[in-house]
Amino acid sequence: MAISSRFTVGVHILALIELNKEEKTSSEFLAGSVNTNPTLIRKIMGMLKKAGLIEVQPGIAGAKLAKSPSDISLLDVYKAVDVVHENELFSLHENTLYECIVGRNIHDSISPVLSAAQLSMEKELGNVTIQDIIQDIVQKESGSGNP
Amino acid sequence: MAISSRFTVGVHILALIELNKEEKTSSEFLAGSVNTNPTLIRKIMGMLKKAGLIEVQPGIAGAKLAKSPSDISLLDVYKAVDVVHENELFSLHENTLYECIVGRNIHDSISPVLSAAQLSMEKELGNVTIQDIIQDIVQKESGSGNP
DNA sequence: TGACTTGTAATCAAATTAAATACATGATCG
DNA sequence: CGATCATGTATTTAATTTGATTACAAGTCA
Repeated sequence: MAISSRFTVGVHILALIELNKEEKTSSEFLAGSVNTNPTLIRKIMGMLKKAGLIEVQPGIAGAKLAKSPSDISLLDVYKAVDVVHENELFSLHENTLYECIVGRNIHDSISPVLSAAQLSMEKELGNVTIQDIIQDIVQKESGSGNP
Repeated sequence: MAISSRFTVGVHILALIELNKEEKTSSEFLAGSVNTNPTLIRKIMGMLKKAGLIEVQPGIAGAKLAKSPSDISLLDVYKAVDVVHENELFSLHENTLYECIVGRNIHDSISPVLSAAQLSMEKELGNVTIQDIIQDIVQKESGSGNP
């Protein structure tokens, strides 16, 4: 099991839109960079748009960020592309036996722990912004010896 | 997407073995409480045994915990049943375009963030033991008005 | 108008999960 | 010793999910 790549692709899209802001960034161009097809990119862009993270207009190439990259956290992206629902990172077996002390209580006993674990993971994502990712990319690039 | 219920079922199994320690706990009995089939229970028990969390012997009904329940964390169970591999909670799109600044750097730039998020979630699981779950079950039970 | 774009629906193949079945092997007891 | 019950494992099946693909409607603009 793994969390859908829609999330990391979403981050890729946002970072590239910003780094390529002098040019028009089409879904075709993004798809090439991500190495997938433009349909998937448009689907994800639709979700990012709905969440108010980017601005795109039908028929017009060139998406823009709707906010400063330092105001977009990875958690915002994660929520926007809807990869994990609230309290649903972990699966619980349903219809455990009511006649058993564990069966009738395990759900309520373990759920708070699972929630806390999920929230802790999400909190980490909230501490990092698209700007941080962009800066890291640019810094790696400058240190790489590339011209 | 969600993390396999093998994890929460594993916790259920351990808690029930301990709470039922005066009797012999068979995979059949456990399957009834979890509401699944004995085969799945045995598969998970095999993993718990391999990880040194329980003691089971072929042909003999009655599994026992191999350690004190206060020495078994939910993280131990999570690792034992192998639901999420190290650094693989999140998916990354493979073969991003090397000719693009984002394509050639995004993997290395985002991976540390994803690792940190996963580790943070796992750390939370490490803070809770089977004993904590058992206590909570017993406490809920006593507060429920059940005789 | 024609070329290019976004938006969206529908279909398809691959991978994963848990359920189910079958059977070999070990233990126990009459 | 042989019947019964247990664990250990392999295999198959059905359901679900993911991403790839195809198709096409509708917007933009030279």
